[in-house]
Amino acid sequence: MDVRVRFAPSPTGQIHIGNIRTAIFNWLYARHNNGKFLIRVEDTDRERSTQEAIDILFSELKWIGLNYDETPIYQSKQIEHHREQAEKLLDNKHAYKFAKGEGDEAVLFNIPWDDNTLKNISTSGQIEISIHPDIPVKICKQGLFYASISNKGKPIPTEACLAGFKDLSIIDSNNQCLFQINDEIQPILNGEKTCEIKNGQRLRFLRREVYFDDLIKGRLSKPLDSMKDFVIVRGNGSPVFHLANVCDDILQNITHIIRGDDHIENTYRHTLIFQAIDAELPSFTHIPMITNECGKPYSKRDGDAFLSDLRDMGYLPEAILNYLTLLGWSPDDDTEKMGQKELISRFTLDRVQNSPAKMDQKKLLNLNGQYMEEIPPEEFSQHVTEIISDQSWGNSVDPDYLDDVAKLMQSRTKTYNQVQDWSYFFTDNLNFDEKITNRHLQKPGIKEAFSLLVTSFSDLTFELNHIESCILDVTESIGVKPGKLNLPLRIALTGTNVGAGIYEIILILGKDKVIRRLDYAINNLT
RNA sequence: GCUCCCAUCGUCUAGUGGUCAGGACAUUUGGUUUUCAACUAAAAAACAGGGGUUCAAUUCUCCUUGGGAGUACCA
Repeated sequence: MDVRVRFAPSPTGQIHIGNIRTAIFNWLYARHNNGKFLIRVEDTDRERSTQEAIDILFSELKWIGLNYDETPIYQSKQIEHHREQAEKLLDNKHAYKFAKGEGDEAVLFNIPWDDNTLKNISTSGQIEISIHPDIPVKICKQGLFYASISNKGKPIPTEACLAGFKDLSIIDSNNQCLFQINDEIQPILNGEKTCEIKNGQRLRFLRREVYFDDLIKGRLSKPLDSMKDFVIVRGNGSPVFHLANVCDDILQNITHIIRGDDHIENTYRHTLIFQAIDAELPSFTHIPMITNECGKPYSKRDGDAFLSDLRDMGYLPEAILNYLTLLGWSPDDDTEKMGQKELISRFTLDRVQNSPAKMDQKKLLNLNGQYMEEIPPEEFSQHVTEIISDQSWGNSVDPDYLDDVAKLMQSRTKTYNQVQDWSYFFTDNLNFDEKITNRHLQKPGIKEAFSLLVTSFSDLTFELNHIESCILDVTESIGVKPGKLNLPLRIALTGTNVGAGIYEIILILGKDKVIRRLDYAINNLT
């Protein structure tokens, strides 16, 4: 069977790092297996879903390079279909109607008493749990209501589905059986009878579990007595996530569901719904979540939680794709830098980690630098042009001049955002740091040296070796060690104490700018 | 409270019933360089704790601790 996976975000704003990583794993799995990667927009939350968010979703997918197959479907357009499925579930007793308080009747999924109707339910043996004798046990179609006992001996109201208590006996303090569910089960299941048993001390029953096989975590199971019948259609008629999600996965013929492990609890429920609808169960894979730099789950309050934040910081989509894939997955050797093609050919789910991963921007930055290095110079220069055109100093620059600057700077640029610090190539308005200038320029001899340089430069043919020897001559003539003039010179010409080689910078800046800036420094800074 | 998931250097990870527990980022120290970056050589750095199985446990198992999730007429 062909692999069909899906990415099913709810469009309520920006795309989360964790979400996009889930999308990436789905996409890689599909591409690796020559399958289909589908999009489903889960826009049933009308209050929070916006068209703007939907637009963002598609543009972000495109930006990071996740192409999808087939026409995306919108969950909001499937509501009728969901309701039909709910009707069917009602018809074959897998669901029932129930009103909480005085509201409208909602539809609840009926976790089945009879385990022959559903697969994926196993028996794990007879167990006993203690209950608080002061609180009567109430048993009805909706489930079992009782009180467990806290550490301090106080009652804790607890409720669970009926199906969790196969062969239930309620035992009192004299070890007498007060109640046996098998005697009463039919009328209870039909909703015709409610039992209330006082003075119970222990519940003895056959524990049953719902299970599924996770591709990376193995078999996962959960006791039915820790679950409740749950709402699948609200009192107002709108389908709930659990139903909608399952129906749409069936509709889209999804074969593999790959999602965050925060969905494990949902999957137990979904497993039941799939089978109640009589659909084939897809295979499930739960991938670990990504946490922020503090090790906490990403929330919207964290800075840099969104894909767009990373883009705004100047990271390249290739680097993000590469880095995010490495968060929770590794190939079978030490390779780290992998492009789209290589990731696709090497990606398999069995090499996915099963513990959560912390986001480390420093590593992303390093990887981004590796990708920046490989950008063809023309492309780099082109992109730089776009970036600096937003700057007051960068909107009308000579293309050839910019090419030279870009060529000089590319190897030391780790993100495109660093380009914003290049203003000194284009404007004489330098951002001097008073501390630095005072320290390096207000020293004896600097003024004289700069004056000498202005004189020598004005007659010089601007070539790299001439510039270098000229500066060395001046340095020597004022009795300073070779190279000691470079830093003051750099500061006077660029305003900063770091950057590319100063001789190259001087060459690119050209005679006019250099002399102008030296004059300024002589008069104002030394 | 109950249920579920998780646990190797600071971080991402590799790995195995017997390994000097490997790599990358970050860190520190040298080299190179006119500064920075790059490059280069090196250093420091981990199997959460406690039982059990075993000749042997980081690896299998149990418990504890810690982290996370669910326990909604949110998705």
